[in-house]
Amino acid sequence: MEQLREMLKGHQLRTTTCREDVLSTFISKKNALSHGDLEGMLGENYDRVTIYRTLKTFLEKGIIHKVLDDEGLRYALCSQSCSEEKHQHDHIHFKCNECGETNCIENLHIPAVKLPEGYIPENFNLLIQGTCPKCKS
Amino acid sequence: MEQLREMLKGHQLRTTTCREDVLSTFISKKNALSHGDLEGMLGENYDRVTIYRTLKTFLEKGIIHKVLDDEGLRYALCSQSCSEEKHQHDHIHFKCNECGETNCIENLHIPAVKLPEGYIPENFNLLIQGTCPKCKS
DNA sequence: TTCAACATGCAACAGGGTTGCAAGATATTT
DNA sequence: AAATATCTTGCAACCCTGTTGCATGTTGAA
Repeated sequence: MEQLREMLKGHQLRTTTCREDVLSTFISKKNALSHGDLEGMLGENYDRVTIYRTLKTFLEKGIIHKVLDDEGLRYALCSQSCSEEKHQHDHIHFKCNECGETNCIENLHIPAVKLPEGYIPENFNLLIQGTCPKCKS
Repeated sequence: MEQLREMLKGHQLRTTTCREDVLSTFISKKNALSHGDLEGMLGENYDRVTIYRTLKTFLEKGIIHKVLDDEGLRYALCSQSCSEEKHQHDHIHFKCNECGETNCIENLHIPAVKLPEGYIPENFNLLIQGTCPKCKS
């Protein structure tokens, strides 16, 4: 509770119940969430648009980041030190084809890639699809 | 022309003008295309739905594959040997933040990644964003 | 407590993507 | 070359995602 307020304040955001709920949902569920997921969980309390705007705000402030998979867009908490100015997300996302969950794999960075002449990379995004530990029989 | 018919036949597809046009667009443009791109180029000749269905068919037959970036979904030609049963796409996509184009980088594979215990990977998808050779000033 | 700045809800809209169905085109057989 | 079964297309309708404008409600700071 108080923790949430601190997190929001730390990013110069006013504390509202919607922001607290969205943030605490991200913290309790650990996998990446789509807008639809959040709407399903919180939609009776808040307008769709408010949830969209909350996600947008969190994105801009560096609280969450985008996670892409073949089904669409999701969001996940930024591990620690992202800010409005600087995002560092060279980590790996794993999507399980059985349960459908997408997770960030922490502590594992994308290996270096030698691009052909002339390409200037800025951002890396590696998605691995397969079967997660929970679902392997 | 005749080439296109052969490609379609090779995948057990009837030759129709829409399929020929979509296929030849993918061949001439070399970057990944969204449905919207194709609709912009061919939309006066074919219904939106037909283009969607053409893309879906090509996907299923292994003629094209999905390319993800932060803006959404695009499609690109499969380099060679994909079939309905087996896709192999462990290659790299590069999206230029200047011109917005996304391209497959051929001849460059994703380096091996050691996943934690229990994860069984099947598919890799690496998106690199940055500036492409054409746009670097 | 007051007030400016910010957040929310509502309505309305644009775009992406899908489905059902009737009409049209394709490849094949005769 | 005509007939037929099968596949494709176009149309209409629909759902989901995401956005914008505006009036109303809340927040935090003075």
